[in-house]
Amino acid sequence: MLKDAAELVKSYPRVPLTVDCVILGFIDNSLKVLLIKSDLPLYHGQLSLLGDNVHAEEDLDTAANRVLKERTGMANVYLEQVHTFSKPDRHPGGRVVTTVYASLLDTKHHALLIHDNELKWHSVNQIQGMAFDHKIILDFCFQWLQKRIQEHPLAFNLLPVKFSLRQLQNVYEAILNVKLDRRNFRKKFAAMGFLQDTSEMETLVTHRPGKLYSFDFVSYEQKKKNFMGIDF
Amino acid sequence: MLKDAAELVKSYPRVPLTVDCVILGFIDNSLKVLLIKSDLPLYHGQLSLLGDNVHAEEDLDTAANRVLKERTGMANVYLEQVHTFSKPDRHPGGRVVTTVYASLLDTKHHALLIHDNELKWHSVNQIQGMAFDHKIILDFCFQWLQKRIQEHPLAFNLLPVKFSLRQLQNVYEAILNVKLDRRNFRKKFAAMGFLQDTSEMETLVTHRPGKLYSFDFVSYEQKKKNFMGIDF
DNA sequence: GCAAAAGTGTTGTCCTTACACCCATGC
DNA sequence: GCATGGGTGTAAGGACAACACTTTTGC
Repeated sequence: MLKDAAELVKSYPRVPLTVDCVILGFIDNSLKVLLIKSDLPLYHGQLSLLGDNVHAEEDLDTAANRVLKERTGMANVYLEQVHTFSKPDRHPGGRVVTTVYASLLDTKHHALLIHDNELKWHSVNQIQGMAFDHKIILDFCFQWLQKRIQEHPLAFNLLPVKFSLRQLQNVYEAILNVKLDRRNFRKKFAAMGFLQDTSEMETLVTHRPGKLYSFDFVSYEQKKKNFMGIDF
Repeated sequence: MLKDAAELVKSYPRVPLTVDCVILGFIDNSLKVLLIKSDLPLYHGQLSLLGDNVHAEEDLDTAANRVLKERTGMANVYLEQVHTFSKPDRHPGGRVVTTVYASLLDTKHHALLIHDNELKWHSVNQIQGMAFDHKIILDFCFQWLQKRIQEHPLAFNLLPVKFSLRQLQNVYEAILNVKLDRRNFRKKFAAMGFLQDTSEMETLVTHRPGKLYSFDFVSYEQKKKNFMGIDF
């Protein structure tokens, strides 16, 4: 019976699979994405997401983590599957289906260890052309992030373990493109109860230093709600 | 240069791709899913999602729509990509990567035209074993639906074009597994302003008939908000 | 007239918003 | 001492939750 199953699978057309990582970080109060110059002569000089083909017996999560490691040297980074893109003409070399992962990381904590293909941070809102359909993918991920960051504590993956409330607010303001009231923002997060006071302060600032907090993931996991109400 | 790209793609391992459709409907105040008996002898008698391999130059959305049409006879159904599953051992016949789509439809309006493989509706919360990793996939889609229905007007895809407020409330109560106050529910939807009074009434009910409403998708698209607030 | 569900309003509570003053630090 | 941003409280308005009675229909 296993043979039946194997026969069946053998009859299926086979498709080259890739993963692409949209690696987001936060520098100078703006959202950045790690991009390389494309390997392909066809896209010479154009910017490209960090991607690679999926190995023979590798699952997609593993492949995404591997790509991240190979391209940047970073490990232990927050990664989430976003969407699979499959337009038959999205790759000039023939049909390639790609599953896209978003990676959010603290640029201070995870230093770039590799600089092949001119790997660099680019401001998300200033990117013009990109290779393949990567601009479409990037835009998709940005919208995904805007939605996701409002309902999930993703912002903390973009910040150091210890951060000030101002840094946190900067993340939300930059990503959601809104201005928030500093006092209400503070109250909101205080009420949630997920911020731990580290009893440390900012240093190297030219004004009154703020307290540094850390996010209590454990208590978040325990307290997070289920039914939130119908709202659209 | 196109040759370079084609050479590159040629070097990638190739993987059989499938789509699986989690086709959800609402009957007798409970959420149902359309399942078949598996084709594979190995899974003889076990329930399976509606899936098929992806054709050579077909994109995934197209494949999902095709599967739906082939298996049920239905077209023009709400379909959304949910996730791609890729564990190397998820299929007994060897590696198969599957992209899962959720389909929400009105069981009254879309009659089943095909009954191959004992295609039937099953109550989502009473399903025991399934072929492959399909139970995991179904659970994933159910959680996806619970979240998604609270922030997107998906419920209307499960109902006839004209529906009573009671029917609408039943959808939310069944899917979210909560009891809602009838008066507050009514007020909430009245305040949204997306329900159009059709000036028709329920018929064939053994009690006072309720008004029938339709959902105004156009005004929803115009009015839907962007920034909703940070809430997790 | 009885059963069953539709339709309707009010009140209290909580959450959200708007807004202004003093404080700590670097220069 | 001045510039910069940190830290705090309060009042008004809006959203949400809790709750009971009357109405319409089928039988």
